[in-house]
Parts: sequence; structure tokens; C-alpha cells
Amino acid sequence: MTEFPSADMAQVELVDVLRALADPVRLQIVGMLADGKPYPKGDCTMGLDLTKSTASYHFRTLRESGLTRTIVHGRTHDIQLRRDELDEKFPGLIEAVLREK
Amino acid sequence: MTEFPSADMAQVELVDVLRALADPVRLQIVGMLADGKPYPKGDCTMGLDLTKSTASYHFRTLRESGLTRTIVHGRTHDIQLRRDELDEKFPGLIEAVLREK
DNA sequence: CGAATGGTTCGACGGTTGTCGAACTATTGC
DNA sequence: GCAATAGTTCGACAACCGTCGAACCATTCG
Repeated sequence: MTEFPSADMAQVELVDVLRALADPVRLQIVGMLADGKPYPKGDCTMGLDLTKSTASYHFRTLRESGLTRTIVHGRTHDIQLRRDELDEKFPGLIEAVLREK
Repeated sequence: MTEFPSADMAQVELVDVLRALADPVRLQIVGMLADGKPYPKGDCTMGLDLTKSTASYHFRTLRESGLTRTIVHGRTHDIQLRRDELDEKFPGLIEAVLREK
């Protein structure tokens, strides 16, 4: 079984989180994950006109930056905003970014 | 006299602000401007190992993104974080970004 | 005026980013 | 086992980014 290791939050850098957020597609995806619950990746890209490979690239970017975690569920993957950990490390940041919607 | 027009805050996009913040040099500069007071550009890049042209590039990026305004003072330029306007448009964002220091 | 100071602009450059299609992996269900 | 489904990985590509030096512009000051 393939693994999708989450980034170690202790060494996540603000500038990298900001870079991950600084893209229209990823910002949109993060917006869909606002409530902190896990969603199938397929659902997250509905309405966004992306190829599978491009979507996969953005999911990887989000995960590696520390913004999301991936939960493998059979052949579908759920993705979840790491809300609690992010709020602890960067208080107010996610809330401020999500307010815009 | 050369002009340095500030971006129209009404049409500043969150994603562009995030992009401007998503660079170590610019994040550092913004950190120095935290109190919202104007500072000479020269002071902002002290300690950062940058050429004049690179510094100028980052200042332009910050200004065009809407993060800063430039005030020409003789042959020196003061730069100022547009704190109030940013707080109104993106509540909590700047505070969250600056907390990290 | 002429020299020094503080910045900008331009062109070039290498590295990174976002996108794609094609091939591949893994899991489900018939 | 086999086909379908959900997603990843790889290589290629164009566009963009951050950096630099050189030339330039504007202002102060002797």
C-alpha cells in the first residue's frame, strides 16, 4: 500500500504555507476543505477544469506544504485540511484566508 | 517627479497578496514594516544581502500587490505597510503573518 | 557645475512552477 | 481473471520568478 506521509508540522515554514496558498487552484481547494472534514479528492476538483495529473500535482503540493493530510480509502483518497495543527502553529492564518469567500 | 502609484485596494486579490508574501525576502521586509510606520527603503534591506536591483524588484512587487505604499522623500523613498486598508479588506491576515517572528 | 547618493530599469540568465498526455499502480466488482 | 475506476508518476514544455550587473534618473551638496 502506497503511503502519503503528512509533513512534520514542527518543521513547516510559514513561507512555504503561503506559497502553497498563493495559487488560485489550491486556494479554491482549501476553500472547499474549510470545515476541516475529509473530502474525496474527486469532489474537490469538481468544477475546476483540471486534468488528473494537474490535480494530483496540486494535491501533492498541498500535502507537502503541511496544509492537508491524505487518508487512503480503498481506491479513493480523502483529503483534509489540518485545521487544528495549523491553527496552533499559525493562529488566525487559515481563518483569515478562508474569510474571503 | 516619478510616480509610484499604489495599487487600487478595491481590486486587490487575496491570491496576489499571498503570492507577494510567499517569498523569504519580502516576508522579512514586511516584518520590518509591522508597525505600519513609513521606513526608508535603505533601512528595510539592511542585513539582507541583496543588490540594489534585486531590492528594487521586491519593493515593486510589494507595492504592486497592494501590500505597501511608497512615499518619495527627496532622493530617498519611504515604504509603508498599508495596514489599515489591508486589515479592512483581509481581516486578521497581516496579523497572523506577522505573529510569526 | 560636478560628484556623490539612493533608486529604478533593462536585458540576460538559470531555476522553479503549472500544465499536459501517456504510462503506470492499486483497488473494486463482475 | 478482467475490466473499470481513482489516482500517481514521469518527461516535456512554456511561462514566470528571483537574481545580477550595467546603465540610467533624480536629488542633494560642496
